[in-house]
Amino acid sequence: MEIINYQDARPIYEQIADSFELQILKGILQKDEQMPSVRSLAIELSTNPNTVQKAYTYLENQGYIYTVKGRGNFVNGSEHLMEKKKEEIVIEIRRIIEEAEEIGIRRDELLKEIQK
Amino acid sequence: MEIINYQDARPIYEQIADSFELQILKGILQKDEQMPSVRSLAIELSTNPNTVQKAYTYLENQGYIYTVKGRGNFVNGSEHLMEKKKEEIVIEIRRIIEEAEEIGIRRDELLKEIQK
Amino acid sequence: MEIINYQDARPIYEQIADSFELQILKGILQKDEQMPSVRSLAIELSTNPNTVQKAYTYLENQGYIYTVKGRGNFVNGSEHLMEKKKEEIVIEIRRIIEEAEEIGIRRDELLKEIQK
Amino acid sequence: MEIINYQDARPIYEQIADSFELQILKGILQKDEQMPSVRSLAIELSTNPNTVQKAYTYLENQGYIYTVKGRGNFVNGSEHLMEKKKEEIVIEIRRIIEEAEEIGIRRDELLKEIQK
DNA sequence: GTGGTCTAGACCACT
DNA sequence: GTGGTCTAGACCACG
Repeated sequence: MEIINYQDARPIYEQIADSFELQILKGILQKDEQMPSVRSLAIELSTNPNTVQKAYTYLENQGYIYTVKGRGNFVNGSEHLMEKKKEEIVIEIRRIIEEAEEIGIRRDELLKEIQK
Repeated sequence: MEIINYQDARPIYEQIADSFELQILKGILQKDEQMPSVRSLAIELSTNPNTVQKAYTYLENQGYIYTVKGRGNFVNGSEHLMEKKKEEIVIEIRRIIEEAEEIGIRRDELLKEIQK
Repeated sequence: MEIINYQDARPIYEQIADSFELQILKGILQKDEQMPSVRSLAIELSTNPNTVQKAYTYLENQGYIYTVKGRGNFVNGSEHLMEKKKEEIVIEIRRIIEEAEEIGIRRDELLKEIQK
Repeated sequence: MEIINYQDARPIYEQIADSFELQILKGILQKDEQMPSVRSLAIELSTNPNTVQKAYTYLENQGYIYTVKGRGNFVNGSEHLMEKKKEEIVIEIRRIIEEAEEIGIRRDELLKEIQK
C-alpha cells in the first residue's frame, strides 16, 4: 500500500495518520500490536522522523494508539473508536444533505440517488 | 448575512466564494446580474482586494460567473449549475458511504441513521 | 511575567501553552484579542518558532485560541472553557482524595486540613 | 495486582515504585520485610532489570526502603512515612485550590463539589 | 507579514 | 533502540 501521495494536497503527516486510522478501523492492525518505530517508518516512507512523529501524536490524541516510553507506540482497541467514527460519518452526511436542502435539492431526491 | 466567519478554519477567499455560490444556486443572484466590484466588496468585508479577486477567479473557474473586461463580473445562468452541484453532492455522499463500508459500517445502518 | 523556566522539567512548549491558558482563563487576554505572532513570540522568548507553533497548536486543540490563515491566532471566549477547567480540577482533587483513602487517610481528616 | 499498565503514560519505573509505595503505606509490606530481588522482579514483570533498579533507587531516595549490600532491599517502617505522605497530599490539594482561585474559581464552590 | 508544513540533525529520558 | 523535544532554516498558502 502506498501511504504517501505527493500529488495529494493534504499534508504528509495527515496522510500517514489517515492511513493508519484506516488500518486500525479495518482491523488490519490489532489491539496492542506494535506500530512501526518512528525512525524506521520515516526511512521506509523516505520522510523525516518529525513528520512521522506528528502523525503519531495526532493518532494518540485521537485515541487510536498509545505510547510506552522507551518501547514504542501500540494500537488501542477499536470498538468504541468505530462507534465514534460512525457517528462522525453520520453527522457529515447530514450536514451535506442540509446544505443541499438550502439550495433547493430535496432530501428524498438525494436518498433515491444514493440508494441506486 | 455574515459572509466571513473568522472562527471558521477555511480561508477567507473560500468563504467568500462559497457564499456567492450559494446565492447564485438559490437564485438570489440572477443570470447576468452584476457582481459587486472587487474593490467595493473588499471594503464592505474589510478584507484585502487580492482575497476578493481570488474568490472571483475561483467562481469563474467553477462557471458561476463570467468576466467582461472593463465592465465587471456577471452571474451565469444557474440551471445546469444546479444539476452539476447535485451530481457533485451525490458523488460526495457515495464516496463517504463507500469509505464507511470499507471499515465495516453497513450501508443500511448509515441510511437508517440519516433518515432519523 | 517570565514564561519559560529552564529549571522546570516540563517542556518549553507546555510552559508557553500553560502560561497563555492561565492568561485567557484569568481574563487578561480577552475574546478575539490577537495573540503574539509565532515569530515575534519566538524572538521574545529566545526560542524556536516551531516550539511556539507547537504551543499554539496545543492551545487550539484545547479550544483556547483559533487561527485565521494569513492573519494570526486569536483568543476564544472563555466562558465554557472555565467550566471545563473547573470540572477538570474537581476530578483531579477527587482522584487524589480517593488515592489517600486507599492508604487509610480519612476524607474528613483531609478536608479539615484543607479548610484551615 | 497488576503493577504495570502499558496504557498508562507514566514511565514503567515510576509505576513500579508507586505500586510498592502503596503496598508499604497500606501495611501490606511490613517493616524490615525483604523486597523481591531486582532480577526476580524484572522477570516477573517481564521488564528490564535496569528499570526495576531505577524504581528501587527512587524508593530508597524517598525513604521507603533501605539497601543492605550483598543482602538485598528491605522495607522501612511506615509510621512517619504515612505522616509525610499525608502532608504531601494536603500541600498538593492546597496548591491546586490556590491555582483555581487565581483564575477566579471560588474555594467554597470547589469544596462543595468535592463533598458531593 | 502570518501560520502550516517539512527537513536535517541534535540531545534527553526511558527500556 | 524508542519516543519526545528542540534548533535552525526553508518553502508554501493566505491576506
